[in-house]
Amino acid sequence: MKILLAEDQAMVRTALASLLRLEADFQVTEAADGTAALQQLKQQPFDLLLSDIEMPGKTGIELAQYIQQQKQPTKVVIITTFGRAGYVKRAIDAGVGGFLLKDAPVDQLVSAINQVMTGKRVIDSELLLNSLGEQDPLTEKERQALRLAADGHSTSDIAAALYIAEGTARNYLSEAISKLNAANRIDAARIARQKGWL
Amino acid sequence: MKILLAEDQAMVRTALASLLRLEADFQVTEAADGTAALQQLKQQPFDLLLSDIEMPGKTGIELAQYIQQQKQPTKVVIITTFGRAGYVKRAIDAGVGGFLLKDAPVDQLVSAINQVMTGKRVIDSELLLNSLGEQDPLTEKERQALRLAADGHSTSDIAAALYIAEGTARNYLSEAISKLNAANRIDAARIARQKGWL
DNA sequence: GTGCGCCAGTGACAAAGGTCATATTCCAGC
DNA sequence: GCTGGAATATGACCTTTGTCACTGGCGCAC
Repeated sequence: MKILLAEDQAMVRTALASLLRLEADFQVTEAADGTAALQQLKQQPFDLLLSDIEMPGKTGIELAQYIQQQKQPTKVVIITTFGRAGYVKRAIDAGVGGFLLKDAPVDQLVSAINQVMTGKRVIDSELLLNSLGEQDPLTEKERQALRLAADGHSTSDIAAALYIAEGTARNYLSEAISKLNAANRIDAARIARQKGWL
Repeated sequence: MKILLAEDQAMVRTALASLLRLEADFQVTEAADGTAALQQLKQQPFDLLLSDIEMPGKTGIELAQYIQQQKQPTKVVIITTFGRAGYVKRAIDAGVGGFLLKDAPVDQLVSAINQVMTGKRVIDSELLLNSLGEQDPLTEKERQALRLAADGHSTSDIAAALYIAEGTARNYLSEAISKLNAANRIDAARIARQKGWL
């Protein structure tokens, strides 16, 4: 079975890869970031993508969306530190087969991989419950603007980056602030990030 | 050789533990947080403590300080996600033998463990440079103001929290922005946090 | 003891951010 | 084909934020 392992922290990646290689029929390829993983996916077929969410380049969710769009038969298992509700919904929408927290032991990861390969869905129960609660109120533009604002970019930078007028950029941020009951853009970004909507 | 492995993320902990156990003479005990690790240290002697910094209960640095105070012969290797300069200095002061980023592969961890056991110091070179380079230019008030601003509090909130006039609060933030070459308070907070000054 | 540098503190003013009214486009439902 | 809702878009208006000039206190060097 060919597995692509995408995870940016080298120690975690190499440790997981070494362990998975101990399983007789697992053939593991490593990718250090989202971009490298995408290139691998384009070059050769894999049976399974095991990916972190937060990585430089592309996120695990974006990789799953690519696989879905290309109608590749590759199954996807996401592992992540944070059990943010927003991620779970987007992951399910992207056809992800498994969603685990790094809080789970490795045994559980191996058993999840095997379950997903037989076509089952394995979503951490705690996460699933969370995801049923509030859902992401932000539009895509609002999210983009908020993400840039959170990195300290000024309104004019954001407007330029999104090819819109400054007033529009301010408006998106204002809407985000209002939807999230925040005091200002920083507060809004903090709230959105905490919920996994950013 | 008896090793105590303290790391809160179960997947990372169990993966590292399994790999280290493959080495013939490594005997690994796991601790899921700082408090559990401290209890283990009190109950039995270890040759080496391998610890994350950021954990619930006690941090890896605090564990190293305990070992130093108790004059235990246990060596300490710290592994962490963020190479914040502030941590490195405190770790060296606490007599830590090794300081690695999770960005390093597992092989390097094993070789670092062996080196530290022979009495050598292994500090990630990038980290060492960082800690010797720039030093924190912020005054305590500036840091407090910046921390509150980063959480999305308004200037008037900050002024109230620090018992100063709004103008003063704005001035602290302005100085911080200027010292850090930032575009605004958010940018300044991001830079300061990244350098470990917040 | 006087001058210097640094930190703490303030208010006036200019620049950026936040809100609101409003317009256009697109799509789902009738 | 019309209606209503949601997303996108803009500019006018007021509030918050950032900058600057200035004052006072404290410690330290000469």
